[in-house]
Amino acid sequence: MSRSSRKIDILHAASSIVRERGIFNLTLEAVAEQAGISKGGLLYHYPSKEALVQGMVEHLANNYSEKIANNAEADPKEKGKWTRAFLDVTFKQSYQNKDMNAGLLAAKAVNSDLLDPIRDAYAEWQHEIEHDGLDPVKATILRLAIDGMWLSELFDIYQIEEEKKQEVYQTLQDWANE
Amino acid sequence: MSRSSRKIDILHAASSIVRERGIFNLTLEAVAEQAGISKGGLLYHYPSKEALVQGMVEHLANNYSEKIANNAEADPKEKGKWTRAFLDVTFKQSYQNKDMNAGLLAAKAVNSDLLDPIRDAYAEWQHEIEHDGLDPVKATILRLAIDGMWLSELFDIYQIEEEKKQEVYQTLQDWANE
DNA sequence: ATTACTATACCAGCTGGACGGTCTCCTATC
DNA sequence: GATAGGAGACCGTCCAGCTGGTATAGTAAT
Repeated sequence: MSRSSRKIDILHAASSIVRERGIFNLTLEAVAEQAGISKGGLLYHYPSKEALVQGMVEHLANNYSEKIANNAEADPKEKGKWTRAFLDVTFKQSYQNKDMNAGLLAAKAVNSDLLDPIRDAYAEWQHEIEHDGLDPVKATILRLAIDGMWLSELFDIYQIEEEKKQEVYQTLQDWANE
Repeated sequence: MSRSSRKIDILHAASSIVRERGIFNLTLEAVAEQAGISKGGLLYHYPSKEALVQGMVEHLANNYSEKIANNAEADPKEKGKWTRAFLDVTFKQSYQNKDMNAGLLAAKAVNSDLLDPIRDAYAEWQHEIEHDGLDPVKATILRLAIDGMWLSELFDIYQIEEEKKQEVYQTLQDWANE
């Protein structure tokens, strides 16, 4: 198996462990088993636990950034295109987001500095959203609402019913179209 | 020292460790030292690590619920009073929120079931907000935006400047007043 | 006598990481 | 075209160190 695809397999294994069994069960042995390789093999690809978590964060930040940039670029309407991209990618790619969440929790637990790739991405999105042709405060509230959706899902604190979620999505879309 | 105040001291000690040193450094010994008691003394009050984290979550859920209920009750205007209470308490009690965040992270790491007190509180707030006299979808978006603020602070992903934060707060207040 | 601790010692269990092998491929030389 | 060599991708074992929790003996105040 190629180096890069095996590395991504490992990241998925790590994410699923965090999601299903929690951070304290994110051990190198458990990740290796989940990925179907030995502990030594895992350490060949990621020489430490911190390197593994760093890989998780970088992978998801790149993935997410790329999708948003693509969406914004493909949008025929200039005004509000970044806000719409942020909205659409977050609402539609729910599976990817769950991976993202796992990376966030892992990085926060292991070493907060590992969140830097996410911080950089966020800073960029916020800048784009504020210079998107919409009212900056309203656009920021929109972004915060989208993040709030994540928080609910990340902590399973409050699951919004699918119907209400769609209504919220529709209303936010209307705002992003002015 | 009285039983209850010593127990709260311990919870604060545990919270500060999670905030400052991360979940993996939340050891019984570290909490005891931070609280200025022996490990045996800590285990006298909280017989296990799980009990300690449970105490953190329950404390913050009660604290937060109480404040929101008081605010809503004291509001002279009926329409939107729960939404305003949720908004004001979250924006103003920033120090308490940081304790809250630590409890969330700890519970998520140790055992997701420990988040139940928060889930119950959230379910109640959502119900009140939706029956507050405001448009339910808009009120829900408002709640999500407030939660999004937490997420930023919890993960230090993106710190909104104080000025923008106040503008957001002002706009959300306007919405909650219709 | 009970409550609320302190201080110290102890232990079984798990974990990260080190380390030394192994098994393909691919390439270069003879 | 055969053989050797080396790199890349992995395996499996070992171990020092830390952790949660238990246990015990004592103290000081109520």
